Amino acid sequence: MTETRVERKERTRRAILDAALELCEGQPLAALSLRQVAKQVGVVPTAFYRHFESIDQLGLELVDESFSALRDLLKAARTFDTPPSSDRALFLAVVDNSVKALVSHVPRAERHFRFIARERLAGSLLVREAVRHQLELIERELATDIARVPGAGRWSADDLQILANLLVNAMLSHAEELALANGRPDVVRRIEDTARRQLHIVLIGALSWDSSR
Amino acid sequence: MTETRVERKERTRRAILDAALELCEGQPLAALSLRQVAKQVGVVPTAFYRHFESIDQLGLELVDESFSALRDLLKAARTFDTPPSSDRALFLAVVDNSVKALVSHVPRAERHFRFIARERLAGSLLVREAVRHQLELIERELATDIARVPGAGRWSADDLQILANLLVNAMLSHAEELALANGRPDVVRRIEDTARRQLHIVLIGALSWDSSR
DNA sequence: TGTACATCAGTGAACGCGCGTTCACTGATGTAC
DNA sequence: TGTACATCAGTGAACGCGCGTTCACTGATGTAC
Repeated sequence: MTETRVERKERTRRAILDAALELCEGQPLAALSLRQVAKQVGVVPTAFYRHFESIDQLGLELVDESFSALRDLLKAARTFDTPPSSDRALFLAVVDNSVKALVSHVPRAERHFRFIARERLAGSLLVREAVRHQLELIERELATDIARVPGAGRWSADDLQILANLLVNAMLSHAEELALANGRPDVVRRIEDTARRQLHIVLIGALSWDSSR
Repeated sequence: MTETRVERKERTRRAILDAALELCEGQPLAALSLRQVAKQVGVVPTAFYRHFESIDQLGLELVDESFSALRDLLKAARTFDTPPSSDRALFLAVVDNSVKALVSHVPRAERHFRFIARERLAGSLLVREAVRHQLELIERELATDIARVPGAGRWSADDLQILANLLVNAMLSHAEELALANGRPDVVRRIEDTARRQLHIVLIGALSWDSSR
């Protein structure tokens, strides 16, 4: 016996998740049928029910996976190889690190990032709310993270939240563009450049901002 | 005779567009069926073909309508009741005017704004590309408009484009939030405040930015 | 190690349903004279 | 103004198809002894 029953089941489950993610490129998850997914996996339609209650439940699983990828990206963005020695260096390192994390992580989980961007607005009620909830958590995490940037002392909690919202929206938009770029080096470079300049502009603006104005 | 044949036809056509727009709240256009739309309008399914070739063609019509609403918003944002007397006053007027235009125009065409946000990522290939094309045009228009803001001389064409992209993305995100708010005054006020602060931060950042850095 | 039984991932037939699209039609509105 | 004909928005029956879901099943894997 080369594979236990449990292993085999997990493999099929994985195949269903992958098939769903692939098939819903270019269309919302809710638009695809259980039969299409089963066909892609190579099992009979009814076998689907051994693993998921419905396409919607499968969707919630994909939301979790996708946000795990997004958190990996954000984690990479705030991990520095060499700790910056000055405030100015930290500022530049934040921009550079974030953009590098974006460009290196999106290709690893391209379909997951597109999934988030798409289902956030077009998913079924259940999936849409799961995505919105996770995005809120991400924004809150990012806000507490930004609070440590030098010069952040003047910002109110509200302003941090608002800044985080601006950054997350911009980042998602770039991730979507990157996923569409399909790895073409010239397009990737252009997006990278856009992301860097936008982040730079926003951070400069934020640093000149004073909550108590 | 109170209504000509042409008028009656136009009325049905309008009813089909409205029905589609209403039914695809909370789901992508491609997910709704011609029969659902016909039922909502109160005609037999086959009557649909007297007005549109397919749901996709109807979608392209809705894209045009939606962007007409978006252009109205942007036009309002750059129309000033009293011309600002100084650069500083112009700066503040731009922020204030833009946010006011956002809050006053989105409720007039709520469903159209949500339509754009949704179909941009989740529409059929045809509809998605139409939306992306229109958004590019909007960004280009905005870029030439920003070029007139005092202090914009230092920005390259590239940077203007990038700034416009950042602003359009943020604005669409707020429009979507506003449409979700369903007119609740406290939520509207919070979004208005977020939009104002984000726009302020971005413009301050942009003004401190120098393309030739 | 061998046997008897339990588990359960995947099968395959069957169901009723809503779908897009075809087609020939109806009857009110419009036009030519 | 009246008549005869044309137009065409909307009708209604019919079609084949893919859908989600039910059910009883099979047979390889796993377990108890």
